[in-house]
Amino acid sequence: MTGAGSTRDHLIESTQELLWERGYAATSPRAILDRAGAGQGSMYHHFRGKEDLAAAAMAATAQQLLARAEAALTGEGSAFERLAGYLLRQREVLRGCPVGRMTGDADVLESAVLRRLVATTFDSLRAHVDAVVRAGVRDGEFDSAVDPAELADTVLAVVQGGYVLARAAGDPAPFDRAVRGAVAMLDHLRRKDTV
Amino acid sequence: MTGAGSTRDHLIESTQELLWERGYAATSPRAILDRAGAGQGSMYHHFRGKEDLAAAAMAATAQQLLARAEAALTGEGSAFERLAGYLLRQREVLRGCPVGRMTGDADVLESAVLRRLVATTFDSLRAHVDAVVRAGVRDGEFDSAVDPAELADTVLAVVQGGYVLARAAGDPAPFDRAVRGAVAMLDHLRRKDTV
DNA sequence: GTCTATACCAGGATAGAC
DNA sequence: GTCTATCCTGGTATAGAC
Repeated sequence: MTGAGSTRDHLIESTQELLWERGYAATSPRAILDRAGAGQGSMYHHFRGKEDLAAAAMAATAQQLLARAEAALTGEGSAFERLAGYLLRQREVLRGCPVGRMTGDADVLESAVLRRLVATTFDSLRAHVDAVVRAGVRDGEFDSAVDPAELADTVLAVVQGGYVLARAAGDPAPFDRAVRGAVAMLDHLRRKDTV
Repeated sequence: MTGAGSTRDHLIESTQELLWERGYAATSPRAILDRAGAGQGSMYHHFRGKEDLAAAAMAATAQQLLARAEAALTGEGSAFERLAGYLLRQREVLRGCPVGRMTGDADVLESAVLRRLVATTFDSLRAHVDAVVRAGVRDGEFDSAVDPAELADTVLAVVQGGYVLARAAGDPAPFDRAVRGAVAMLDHLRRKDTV
């Protein structure tokens, strides 16, 4: 948090990129160092090792991701509009979710620190979506039978699963279909007399 | 396809397990050999290498997965009931999807053979779900405004994303909430005059 | 058809010079 | 604070005996 552009910052940025591209286990310190243009010594001076550096990188990634999600979910419009906006938001679909991706990496799940970072990121995300759904039910916009906790996880799952389908196909189309289908279903939850 | 219990079969089974547990990149030939109780020579006699063996294992896994999905989706009941049955089916949630998991493994996506196996598996799965949705629309069970292609991918995405959320949390609960939320939304798509 | 021995390269961390 | 040299381990593949 001192000044941007330091070697330490370069290391974190390079790690963020590589974690997204290759995952944790498949990212070697050497690859990070090469990309950051630094030597071994710098990394082990600023961080205790690969895991420590990855934790710093993941924390930064999570913060950026949550900031963008919050912007989409707390903007203007009805609950439906905000959820639809979040689902339909432009994404780099084929790169996948930089956080969700980590759940496929056994080494991440075996690291207490990294695992916790992934878990808390999704907890925060879930809380944001949940709040929007609850507001929609409270205001009578959605059918009162809607279970906010369930719907919040459904919305998150559609996005995460959309990434999986798109990467499996090597094509963003399945992601786009999945989120559009979800938006269509959300539309059916609205009390038609209200809108 | 000769007789079960051969060294070759043991190798494939061990690889299937390890791919599910650890992924492709993180699974070493040595680990496979240890689990199968075989030596290096056996593997390189029956297969050209790690990639070739993994392809055989993934093909077997895909076949088993598709068989089970097909059973749930082509059983008795209305379209809604079959989709709900598929979504709510008991799963080993924290292990994740043995096929979807592979999309997080860069080495898999970089292998033409393995990538193709993942892609075609989801294509088949999508076709099954799509057929059920189309039947539901055709029979007037679902609102005619439903786009079958979109809804099919939404259903697949909820399952795949549910795995991601559950593994992130280290708890099957998010998966269960996600699928229940999806079922509740599917229920709202039904033309109430028909049921 | 299966085994062991070996080769070669890369991952991750440390030591010590500058 | 950063560099290079070095160390040890394990991944993947091959060779050749049985």
